[in-house]
Amino acid sequence: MTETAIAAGSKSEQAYAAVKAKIVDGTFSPGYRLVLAGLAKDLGFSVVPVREAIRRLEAEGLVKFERNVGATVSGIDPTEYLYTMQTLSIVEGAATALSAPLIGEADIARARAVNEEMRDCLQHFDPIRFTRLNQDFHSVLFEHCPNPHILDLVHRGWNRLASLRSSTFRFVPGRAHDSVDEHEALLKLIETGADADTIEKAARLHRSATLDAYLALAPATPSPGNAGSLNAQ
Amino acid sequence: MTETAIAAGSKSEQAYAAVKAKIVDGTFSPGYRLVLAGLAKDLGFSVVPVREAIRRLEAEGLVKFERNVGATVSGIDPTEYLYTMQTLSIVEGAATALSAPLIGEADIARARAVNEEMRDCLQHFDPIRFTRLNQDFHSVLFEHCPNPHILDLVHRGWNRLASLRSSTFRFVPGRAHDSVDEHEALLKLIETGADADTIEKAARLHRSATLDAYLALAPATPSPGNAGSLNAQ
DNA sequence: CCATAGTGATTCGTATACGATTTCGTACTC
DNA sequence: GAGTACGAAATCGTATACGAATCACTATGG
Repeated sequence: MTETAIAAGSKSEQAYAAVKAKIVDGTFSPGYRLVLAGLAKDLGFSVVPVREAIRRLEAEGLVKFERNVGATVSGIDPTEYLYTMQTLSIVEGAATALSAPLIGEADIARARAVNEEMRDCLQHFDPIRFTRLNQDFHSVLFEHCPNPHILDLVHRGWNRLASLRSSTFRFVPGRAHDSVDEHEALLKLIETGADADTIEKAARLHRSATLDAYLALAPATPSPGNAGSLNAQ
Repeated sequence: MTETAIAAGSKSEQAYAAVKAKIVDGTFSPGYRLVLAGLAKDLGFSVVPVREAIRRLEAEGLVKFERNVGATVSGIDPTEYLYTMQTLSIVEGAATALSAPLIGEADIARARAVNEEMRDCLQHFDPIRFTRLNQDFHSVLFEHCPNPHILDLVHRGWNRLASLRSSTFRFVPGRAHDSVDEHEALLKLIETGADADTIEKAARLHRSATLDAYLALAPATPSPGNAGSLNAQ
């Protein structure tokens, strides 16, 4: 949201925001070819700013760029998924722990309301709404994080995962229910002023559990050793 | 090193590598103005690839770019330092824990040799060599990390800190001795196959301790709350 | 029928040119 | 003497144009 406002600055930034939005919301799905000239024509810009936007998206892992060949929206294979989730687990854990002391009663109430709505979505089976609310819930958790670097890493991870929409990873059966319960447990920890270590571990496990659920479903151990979640039990 | 080899690809990558190298090694010190036309002339390229290189360096936090004004090598103020160290603490902790099971006896031996050399440097007071060796030591720790994202974050942090050369943060008196001892302790943990959690915490504290030493020296608490190390005791 | 060399189309990579914005110095006015 | 308005210089931002690399297709020879 904030980014769209900033984007009005230069054409390269507009192009960046426009293409990024279309990747994240699924308009450009994985494998879609991003041709510089074509994008430039569609957006009404020249190729130079568009090229800059693409390179920036490449740095964030949203597109794959090949010299003299072109750019495609990068899908996410099981290995990539694993690494992304693992990294998210770590940075989200840290972000939550750092935010926790700054989260007030009002925030908690808001988060709890969102979480209850999520529980509702499960009954009516509304996965799209569920996903939106999930994002809102975590926004409350992270938005007070004082370290902008870590916050940025969290956002990047989310964007990376967002390109999964309409991919096979989206839902692991039964996982959503556990997720909502974990949210509530996390809120309790924050509310009661648990120490940073405890909160961090809980937040990590919340993410790791999703990864583990996926791995249990499709145990394609891509990398040797303990490639899974760092806090595997 | 590896990057320089890759850099031969396109001119924008060459420019990126060249400018980055000069920032990291201190040729371009913080505050130095990077004028596109000037750089282009020096490197023998046109402005377009140079511009792309600068934007990329901006994304990594090495330069600050202002629309219609220009780019300057970004210094690092106490707040920035704090956030960078905090983030490094987290990602290095994770990287070390993930690497640990893959570190063999030969690696340990190598790391230990480097560490003993570092101890030597302390006696002869050779801070430059000490810094180099410190980097080598950590390379051994991280190079087996199976998660490329996390490894990348570690490298970015190191690059960011590298631009500190000739800045006031460089050495905190007495800290270096502790650092060497912590290295040895870390190696022992890895050698004896300690669990991931223990290794991670130790690796984190190794970095946090440097931050804490700095904060004790210049207690400019820039952000509210527990802005310091996450694992503060 | 398959392997291979050649040719055209597609797309990226970068140089150059020009317009837009900011900055800084200077002269003018109060 | 201080403050302001104006203009020139510096710098970025982007459009356009052309060169270089790659790819897909076809024709040719075995």
